[in-house]
Amino acid sequence: MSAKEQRQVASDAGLNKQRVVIEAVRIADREGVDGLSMRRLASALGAGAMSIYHYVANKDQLLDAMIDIVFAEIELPPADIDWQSAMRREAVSAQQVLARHPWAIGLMESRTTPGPANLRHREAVTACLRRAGFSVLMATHANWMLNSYVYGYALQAASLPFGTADELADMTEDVYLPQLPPDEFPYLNESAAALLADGYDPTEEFAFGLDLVLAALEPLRASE
Amino acid sequence: MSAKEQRQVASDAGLNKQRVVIEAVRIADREGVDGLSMRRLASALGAGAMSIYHYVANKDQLLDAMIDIVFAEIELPPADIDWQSAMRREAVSAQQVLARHPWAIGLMESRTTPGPANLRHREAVTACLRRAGFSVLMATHANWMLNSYVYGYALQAASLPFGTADELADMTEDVYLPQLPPDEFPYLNESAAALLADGYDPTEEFAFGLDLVLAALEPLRASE
DNA sequence: GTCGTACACCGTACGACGTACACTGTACTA
DNA sequence: TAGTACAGTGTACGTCGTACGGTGTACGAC
Repeated sequence: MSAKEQRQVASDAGLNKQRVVIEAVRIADREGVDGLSMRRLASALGAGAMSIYHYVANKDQLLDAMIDIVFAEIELPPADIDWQSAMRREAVSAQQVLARHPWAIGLMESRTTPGPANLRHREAVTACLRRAGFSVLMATHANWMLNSYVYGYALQAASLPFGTADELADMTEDVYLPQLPPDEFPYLNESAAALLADGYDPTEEFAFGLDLVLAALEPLRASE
Repeated sequence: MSAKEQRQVASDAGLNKQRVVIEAVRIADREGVDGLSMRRLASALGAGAMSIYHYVANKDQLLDAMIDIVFAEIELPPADIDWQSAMRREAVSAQQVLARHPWAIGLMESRTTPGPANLRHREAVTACLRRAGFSVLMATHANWMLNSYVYGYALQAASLPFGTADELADMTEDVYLPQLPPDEFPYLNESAAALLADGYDPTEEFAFGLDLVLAALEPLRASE
């Protein structure tokens, strides 16, 4: 066992970049990204605040690494099924991951350098589309569109303060409708009332739009 | 002139909520949302730091107000043209506004209570869709989809560190490609090379996907 | 003219933040 | 045994949001 390996084993008990970043993600999940401070993170790891700086250069780099962990959680499109099923799997997985880590969505805007998991992911998606018969240009279009839909959906979903259809119904009745004078907002009132009456479930919303996007992309493909 | 009106006039010279929020938006546009501090904002207004708190309860409420100003900048869908043209106008305007205020995109995730401009906007969009023959449910689907596409596109565009096709070409050649070993990322290399050779212009990307979304929504409409 | 009140505005201070810097202790090599 | 490398830390600085308790000025009432 080399000295380096021994050191590796020794550090299993102590800190390392993985453990630091994973704990940071855990804190952000529980308390939001505003609740994540270097001191807070360090104390959760049972370390002094400055110890963190042995594994990340600064907080910005920590956030970059956190984002890349999130990307790593997203399922890659399976290679052995038709492209629509593959991309549906990938998109659903992405949506679930972003729902688990809502802080990640808002963070993406400010981090411009993609991490390794992000790149691996892009490669796999591009491969899937190209093999399905999309030209380079059309694959680019499809990539933009699918990503736009998934991120945009996640962004909207994150800003909704409820998770289930029941909570939505309660919020609509108790919070939204009282804010909406019927003469000023006739259509929003109509919608709220109608959706409430029908027991509208926002959970199915993602799949609906996703299928529409996939179907819209199908004709862009040069079928083999 | 009543006392209240006089006070109103007097305050034209001093501070008021509008001026505070508008200056905050200006600072965020120039220096990013991280560059916006209460002290910085106050000094830009020629005031003491604590003066701001006479117009907004705290920084969170300031951010809410800033987001609502951004919404107010987005063009409403014109009522006198066909629904696709109207929604295209609205979406293009939204995309331009979000490109002007990229900090706003990341902020939306954390603010859950829509401001008045946001509500007015939703009302106008819903009205446009309902009048075009979409049912309440289908209008809801369309709303989710269009918003997802626009926000998601803006989010992706914001995280790209370039604005023009030339800058993209430079970045690709100098920054991206060197990071991508061809054996590990064959498809990304292929794409980069092909798009570079064809002078790919990302500016047209938004319209392409938007038209696809609008076309995909058309069949959901009960034509009159 | 005087006074009470309301309001716009601000100085100070507190605790928390990110992090520069200089320092420990320990494990290893020579 | 001395030297070196590195994991981890304590202290301190400047900045942040903002609670609290002011100050000055304009006003209507008398």
